[in-house]
Amino acid sequence: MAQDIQSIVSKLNPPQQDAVYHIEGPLLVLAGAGTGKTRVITCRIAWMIDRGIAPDSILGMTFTNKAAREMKERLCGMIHHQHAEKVTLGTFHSFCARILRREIEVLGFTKSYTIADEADQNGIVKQAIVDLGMASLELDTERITAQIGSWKNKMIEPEDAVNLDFHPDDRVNAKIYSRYQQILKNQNMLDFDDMLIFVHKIWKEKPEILEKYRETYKYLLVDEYQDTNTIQFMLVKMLAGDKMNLCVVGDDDQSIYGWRGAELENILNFPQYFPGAKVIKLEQNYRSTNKILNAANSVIAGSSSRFGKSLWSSRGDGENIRIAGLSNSDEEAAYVVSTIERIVANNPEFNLSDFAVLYRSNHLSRSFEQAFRRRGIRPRLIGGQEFFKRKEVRDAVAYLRLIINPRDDQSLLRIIAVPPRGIGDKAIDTLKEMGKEKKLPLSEILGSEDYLSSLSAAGKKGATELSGALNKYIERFSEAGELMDKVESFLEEAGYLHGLQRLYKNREESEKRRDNVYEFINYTALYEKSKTSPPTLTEFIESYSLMDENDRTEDDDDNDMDRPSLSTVHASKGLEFPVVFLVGLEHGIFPNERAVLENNLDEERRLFYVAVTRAKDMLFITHSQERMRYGKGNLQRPSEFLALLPENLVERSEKAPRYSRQAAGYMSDDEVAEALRKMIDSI
DNA sequence: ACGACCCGATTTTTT
DNA sequence: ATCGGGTCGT
Repeated sequence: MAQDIQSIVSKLNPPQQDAVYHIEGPLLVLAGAGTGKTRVITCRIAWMIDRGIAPDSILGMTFTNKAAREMKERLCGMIHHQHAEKVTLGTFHSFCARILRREIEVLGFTKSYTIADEADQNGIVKQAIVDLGMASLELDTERITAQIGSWKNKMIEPEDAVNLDFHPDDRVNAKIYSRYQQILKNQNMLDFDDMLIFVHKIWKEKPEILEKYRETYKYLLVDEYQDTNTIQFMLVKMLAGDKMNLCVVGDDDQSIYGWRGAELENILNFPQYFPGAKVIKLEQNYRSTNKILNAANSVIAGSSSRFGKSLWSSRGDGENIRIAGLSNSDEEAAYVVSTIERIVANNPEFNLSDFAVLYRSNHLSRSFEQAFRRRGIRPRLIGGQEFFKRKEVRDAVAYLRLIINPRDDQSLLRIIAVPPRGIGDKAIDTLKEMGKEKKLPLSEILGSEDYLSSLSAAGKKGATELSGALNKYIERFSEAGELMDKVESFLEEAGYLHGLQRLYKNREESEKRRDNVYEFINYTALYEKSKTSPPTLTEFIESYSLMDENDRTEDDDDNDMDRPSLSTVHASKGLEFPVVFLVGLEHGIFPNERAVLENNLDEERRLFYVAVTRAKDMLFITHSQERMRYGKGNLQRPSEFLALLPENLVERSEKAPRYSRQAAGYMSDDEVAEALRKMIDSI
């Protein structure tokens, strides 16, 4: 074993080896796109363990479950399973969930708390507005939810927000924020941000608890460090303590989550925040041809505030980048699909899975999905909305959440009229009234004599049934295991499965919904099978809440089939494809209109950089002259970003207009912003 | 109470 | 084009 690791490490390039061998003290690895980041991380962990460091003292934090899973798999390939299993690898949120499961009671919550998703958050904001007697129609709940989120990201508590009040609107929002937080607590709920904030709070208020975790996790590793927000930074800093055995890996040039609170400063100032930090740059790229890398380098070169890296590879020049302008989105899609078919036909070494279509925003996927299907190809959608899949499954989840946390009013309100059971708006109002009066959770009111007697005959029946099913299954679920059977019969007895057929009009639709719910029910069995000991419903729901859409839809039957990928650029980070089609390169789309208006072009440009660096061998870029926007045709202009590509690396099809080099010039961000604003104004 | 219909906003990106 | 939210008729 020992020789194995040694020989694996010896195959790494010198900076990679430096990163592996640096164990004690702060380390920043600036890993450019395609420079073998994951390899370095896993080798480093393997090396540490090989040197005698206890595997269970190593904690690795990632942003997605998928990244954690991949890392664990790779690690298993390098070291003994028993060792690999002991390393803690997970997302920030799952790590915090693990801590809260043990410690949350000091904050006045119970361990059966549930996690509020965006829908819940909006509902709670609405509730808060009503509670405060404000005019709910005047206020944009989603905006307020976002504002609350950004306050939380910056660790601004409600009291702080109230005192900030530099903006008149903020004062109102701060009050709502404060009430919002109360409602969550009453309902024994946390939102995603709270999970991190509360761990921070616990550590701050109870140093002995922090000490315990410091004792356990002596070596920290954070992946995608450029995406960390303020809370995450604080958590890392606290846990690292004075020893600062902390290795962070990331790429400032690939920071694309600023809108979600990520602080680029975290990575840029790492050497200041962690004195004595060693900084290692990985610049040798093992993915792309040099033409693609040169294009990428010049895309990012003009970006302000960055460490500055320059990618190179020993893979040779490769092909030019192709830019094609099409007249409308259908033609664009047809062009992409036929080009893919042509390449596959002429080059037997290419499979459909070698191709990816990347776009700025999800709604662009439509025309490509259709074009592929027309040719009998089923594309793989990465992180799509799949809204059809969601609603009914989320309803089912709401039913289950109510079981584990009967105080979760949000879930009760979600399902109380799904399906209709004789309880309408009026009866729901009474329910809320009584809840407020008696200060009891709505699920308790639901079965109370007082409430029942206020209802119609139908309502009484519906409420009794629902309440009865809840109580019965709260009991049954208190024992772990056999999730699938219990879930199915609960959903049946609660009237949900039966109601589904009535709920959706045509047969086709209702059957699809039903199938989706059953897929979910089956999933509970899969989950149970994957566990060594029988899981509780609470465990299942927690893990389900912390998954993203990909995790939930992934291991479908034909996962390994030969299919091209469709993905947003965001969701494509970390992936690579021999041939990439970057579509919809039009201004207002990429760069996105809102980013232009809000002057976030730096981040938008980094996003473009991420897109370009996904390609290994060939990169096609398309734009369309016309595109449907909000159901209406719209004239589109090619994106300014096209001018960032060096002319000598580009080949254009007939229709693609050449971009004036002078407009490209050096492109300071202010100039780009100005130019884009003018263009938008002139439309 | 509930379903059918109309209207208006909506399109970033997601743990 | 498609969703939720609101209104209206049964």
